Amino acid sequence: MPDEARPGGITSAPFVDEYLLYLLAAVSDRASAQFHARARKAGLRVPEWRVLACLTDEDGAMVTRLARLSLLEQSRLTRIIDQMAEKGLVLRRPDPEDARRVRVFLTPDGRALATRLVEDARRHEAGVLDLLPARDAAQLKPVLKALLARLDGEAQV
Amino acid sequence: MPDEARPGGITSAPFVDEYLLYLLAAVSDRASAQFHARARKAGLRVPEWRVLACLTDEDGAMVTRLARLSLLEQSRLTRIIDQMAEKGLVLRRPDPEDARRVRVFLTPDGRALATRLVEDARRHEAGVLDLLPARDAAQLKPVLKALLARLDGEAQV
DNA sequence: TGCATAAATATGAAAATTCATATATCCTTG
DNA sequence: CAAGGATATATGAATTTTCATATTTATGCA
Repeated sequence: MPDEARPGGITSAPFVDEYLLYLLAAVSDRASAQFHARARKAGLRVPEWRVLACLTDEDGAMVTRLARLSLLEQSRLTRIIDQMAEKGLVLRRPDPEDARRVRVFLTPDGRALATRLVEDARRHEAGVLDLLPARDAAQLKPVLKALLARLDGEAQV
Repeated sequence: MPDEARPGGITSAPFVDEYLLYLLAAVSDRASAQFHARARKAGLRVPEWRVLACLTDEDGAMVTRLARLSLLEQSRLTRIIDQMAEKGLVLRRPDPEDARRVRVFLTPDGRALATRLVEDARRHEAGVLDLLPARDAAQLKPVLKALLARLDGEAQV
C-alpha cells in the first residue's frame, strides 16, 4: 500500500478526526471488521452474527425487541430471520400469550455456533483492549455503557 | 411504548451488554441517529453527510482516500459522488499528476452546506458529551482516537 | 523500450435494505 | 360487546449496496 497520499489541498482545522460521532463510527467499523472476517468464515454475515449474539442473551425475544437489540430495522430483521431459519440456526414460534408476537429461538445448531463465536468474540475483544493502556482499557466499556443508557433514556437531543 | 417485555426465556450471563464491539456499534448507532435526522432535513443521507464532512477536512481527496475516510466502500463512494455531483455539492477533477486518480472537491454550495452542518454537528456533539460526567467526557475522545490509531496501524488481530 | 504487474476508478448484475403499508391481533372505552 | 385505535409482523417495490471485474493509467524491470 502506498503512503496515504495527502494532496496539497488540505483545508484548515480538522473536523472529523476530533468529532465524537466519527470516532465512534470509525472505531466500531475497524474493530468490527476484524471480527466480522471471522464470522464470515462461520458462514454468517454481519447482521446474522448480531442476531445470534443477541439471542445468546435473550433467547426467545420477540421480533421488535430483537430488532432493537440487534441494531436492525424491523422489516430487515424479519428477512434475516427467514434466512437464519433456512440455515437451521433459529426457529420462530408464536407467543402463546399474544398471537401478534413471534418469538425467535436458537436451535441447538444455532446455539452451538453462537457459543463458539461468542468465545471467539471475547478473545478478540481482549486483543482490542490490549491496544490501550490498562487504565484506559478499564474505563472504556463502563463509559460507553453509561452513555448508551443515557442515549436510550433521553428524548431526542 | 409498552415496557420492554422480557420473556421468561432469558439465558444466563449477559454478553452483548458487556461486549466492546456491541457497545461501540450501539452508541454509534443511537448517537448518530439523532444527528442524522438533522442531516436528512438538509436533504442528505448518511453517507452523503459523511462525505461532506470528510471533504471539509480534506477537500480534493482522491476517491480511494475519501472512501477510507468516509468509512465507505470504494464502488459505493463512486456512486455517491455521482449523486452529490448531480445535487451540485461536489465536483470531480482529474489529478494532473496521475490520470488514474480523480479528486473530489466541494462546490461553493457544498462548502456552505458543510459549514452549516459541521457547526450543527459540533453543537450536537456537545449535547452528547453532556450526558456524561465531565471527567469521563473529557477522556472519551482521546481514548477513541488512540484506539483508532492502533487499529489502523495494526496487522489484523 | 516493451511487458508484466499494480493501482485507481467505474460498472453490471445479484443481493440486501428501506419505506410505506397490508394484515392480523389486541386493547380500551362507550 | 362493538368500534376505533394501537401494536406486532410481514411484504411489495424502489433504491442501495456489494462483489467481482472491466478499463485506464502508471510503474518497475528485463
